[in-house]
Amino acid sequence: MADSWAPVKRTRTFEEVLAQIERRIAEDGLRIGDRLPGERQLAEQLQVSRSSVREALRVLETLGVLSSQVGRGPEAGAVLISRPGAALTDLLRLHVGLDGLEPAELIETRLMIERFAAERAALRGPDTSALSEALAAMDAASGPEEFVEHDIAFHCAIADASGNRLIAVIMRSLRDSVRPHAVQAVERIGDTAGLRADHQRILDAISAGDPAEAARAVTDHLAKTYPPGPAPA
Amino acid sequence: MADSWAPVKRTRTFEEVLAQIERRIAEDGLRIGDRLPGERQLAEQLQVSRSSVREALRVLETLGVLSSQVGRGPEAGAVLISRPGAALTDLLRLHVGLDGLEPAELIETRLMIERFAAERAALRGPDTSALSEALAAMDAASGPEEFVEHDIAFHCAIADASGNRLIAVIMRSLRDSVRPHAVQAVERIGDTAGLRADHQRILDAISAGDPAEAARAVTDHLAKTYPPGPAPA
DNA sequence: TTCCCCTTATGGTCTGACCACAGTATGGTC
DNA sequence: GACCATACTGTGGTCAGACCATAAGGGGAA
Repeated sequence: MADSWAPVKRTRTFEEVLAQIERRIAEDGLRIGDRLPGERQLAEQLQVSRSSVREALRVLETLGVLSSQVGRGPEAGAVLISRPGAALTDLLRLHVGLDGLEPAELIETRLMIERFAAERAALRGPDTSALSEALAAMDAASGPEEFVEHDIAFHCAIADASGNRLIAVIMRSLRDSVRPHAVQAVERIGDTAGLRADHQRILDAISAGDPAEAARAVTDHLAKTYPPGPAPA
Repeated sequence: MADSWAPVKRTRTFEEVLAQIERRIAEDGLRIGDRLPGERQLAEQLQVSRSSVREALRVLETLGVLSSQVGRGPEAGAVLISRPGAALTDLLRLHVGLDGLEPAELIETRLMIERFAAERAALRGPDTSALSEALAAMDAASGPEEFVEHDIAFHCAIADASGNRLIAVIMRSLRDSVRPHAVQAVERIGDTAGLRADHQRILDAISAGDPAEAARAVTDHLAKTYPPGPAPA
């Protein structure tokens, strides 16, 4: 018989703790803002060491569903949250750093998201004040760094306007991950007047409720910012 | 003076360890497959306890860039990897469980990805054997569970065919997260002949290299599977 | 040469202790 | 009675040291 025998998955203690905590969240109907028992109490309940509990809590914190606060009182302890942003940003940064993902893949994903978000934003037609403010801030920017800062705000506002939080959070993580590339791109282009016109065109299309034009405007803008072919190192 | 004073971010030891490890990965040019020093050695080098090192490693493992193996030899120890899939799946599942994300947002994101991936796949025109195989497996499925299994394979194959690993991994995590909903949808529809026709249409469009038709086919298919309006509980 | 056992290095777990922090209770002062 | 400084207590954060299970490698015996 071949050695195709055992799935016998080695289950580490902290993984079991993780599963138990997730089960309790579901069964007890715990919500954002609720608190988990203390580390010592949790360890005693589950009959494991505090180390294992801590490793499980660290995982949950890494995934953005838990926040640990020291001290005492209603604010202290492990509080359930839902902030996937940092987790996604860290994930993308680390995998790009290990060449597990190419920057080109992130940029293409960004194009996909932004085109979709612009369409949705034009259809929903929510207030475009965040977009206008970011545009004005870009005009007042004194350098590439600051310009990119508000550029990110502009494009993330588009994603926010899509009304889809998952798309918005992916968008923000993507932008945070490729921020250095964006700064390089702005420095390479130099003149930001063209970018301003692009942004204005996007804003106008969304304000006018024209999804097709919004998608085209975004596509043209990104094609200009990240030209295909001679990819920068 | 207001209390707008100090960000004074409390930096925990394991976070410092995390930063050091990430710095070493960048500076030493560590690649996928390379090994980190042992936990004890790392603790001594950084002058921290082994617990803090372990918590940092646990974070890296959670983010899918590290795999720990016990024992001895070239395979043992902490090996750098790049498998963001599990991390993304866990992230989505937990946040949905906490109502930090709505299933509708995941489904909409899936529509966005799949439409884009189908377009890209039609443009690239790689081999469609994976799609055909999944289609055949769906025909041979004996129940909703098995049908959904191969349905996931089919749609993930589309994402793979886009040539973008980030899009592919997001796609797979999304499908894994909404698997129960998909099973419910199949059971609600009952007859899978219509779904088969949809899939065949998508496959044909991709094979024919018609991106617009591929996008339309995907959009129609998903609109049928997840009808708007009376959202299931 | 072959096989078995011992060594060794690794991650996994546990225990118990101490620290830093931040509410809370206490008690004294005005 | 109101107010403020102090001590107390419970929380997460960190550490040191021990032991276990695992799996490769080495060495001795058949």
